[in-house]
Amino acid sequence: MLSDPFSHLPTTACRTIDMQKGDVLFRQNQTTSGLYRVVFGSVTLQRSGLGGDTLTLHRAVSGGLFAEASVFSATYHCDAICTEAGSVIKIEKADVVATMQSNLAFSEGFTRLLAVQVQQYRAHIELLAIPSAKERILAAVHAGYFDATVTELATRINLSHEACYRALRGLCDDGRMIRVGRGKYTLS
Amino acid sequence: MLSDPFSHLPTTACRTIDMQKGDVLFRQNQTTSGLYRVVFGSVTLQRSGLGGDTLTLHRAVSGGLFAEASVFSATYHCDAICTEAGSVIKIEKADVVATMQSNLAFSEGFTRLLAVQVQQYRAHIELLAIPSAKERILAAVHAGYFDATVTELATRINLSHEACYRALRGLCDDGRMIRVGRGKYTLS
DNA sequence: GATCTTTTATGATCTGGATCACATGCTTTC
DNA sequence: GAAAGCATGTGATCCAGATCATAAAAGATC
Repeated sequence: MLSDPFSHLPTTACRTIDMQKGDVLFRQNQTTSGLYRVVFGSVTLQRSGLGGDTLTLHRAVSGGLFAEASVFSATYHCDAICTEAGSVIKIEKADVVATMQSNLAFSEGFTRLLAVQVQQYRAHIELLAIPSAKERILAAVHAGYFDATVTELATRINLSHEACYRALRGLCDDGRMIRVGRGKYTLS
Repeated sequence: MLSDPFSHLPTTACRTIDMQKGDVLFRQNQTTSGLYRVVFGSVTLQRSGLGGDTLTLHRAVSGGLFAEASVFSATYHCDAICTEAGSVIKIEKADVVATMQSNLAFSEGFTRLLAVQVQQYRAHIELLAIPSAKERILAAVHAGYFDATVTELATRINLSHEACYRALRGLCDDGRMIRVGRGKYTLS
């Protein structure tokens, strides 16, 4: 049921790539060559607006996939940048396309992956519609978004980092969260 | 390439349903039974928060699909409500699953559909990150979101309808948009 | 270990959008 | 055609979060 669909790919389809913090795996508008799985470390998918402001679309950690939709797109739609050193497995687009056409189990597994993504994005859009900063943060923490820095969380949920720190403190004052250390908070 | 993957389904998989404005096609948390295509009229997918506020996740018009991801989910994640009378074709989940396992062309077409959705949602999240109401509306108009009422647009892009009207007027004052009638605006 | 960068954190100020209030016109319905 | 309901506006007020400024601590770099 939840077995890894990528086990159906030929071994030549995958290539391990080591990465250092700040490394760019691909950039917006580049021709797509494949999708990726994080082995360890972390990668953020981001787009830079016309100003210098960056928007985090997704953050992939160990075991996570990213750029799945690139298989059906000519160019990447965002930048992929390493935020914690580690390694990723690159899966060649051509192999994915070929295997999809020859292997039903792979095809179904890959489709399921995309369906899950669709639901995650819908949930994210719903989260972004929460007007209050405190409630939005609480929802984000419940959804497991707060797995890195406060600053990173802030960019993901459309808040300034100042507002994010303040709201976190407010939640602690309310007794709804607990500060367990510098930059570390948990649900109470 | 862009041919309709659903042409591969058995004829018994589809059923036409007429709908009146306000009709509920399904509700959040109901067991999923299939996905839908709009023949004519329109349907909005929305979630109601704990308060009375509703959030529009998607709006499907003629030719549009909705609830695709339901094929991989046990329950619907939002309400589907008719906003303009018309008809929809309901496609049975069981038939989709069966056809996916027996027909590669269908499977690939369906997967591509989901991939497109993923990219659309990503673009939407990016749009929601635009801080200024005027710029956000402009981006939404460019993306073709403004196909119904101003009120509907407002809920889709996380603005109050008042702010939306005011920003539209501001854009007209700037000469970046033109008011062509009551509730009708176009890019200049 | 000195320097640089990033994250954490808080305070002060300002503003854009939410909210409240209200009027009008267009549809729909009975 | 009267009444109800909804979309379209606009004006007044208020406040939450953006922005600017500053500082300390941690981590990276040399």
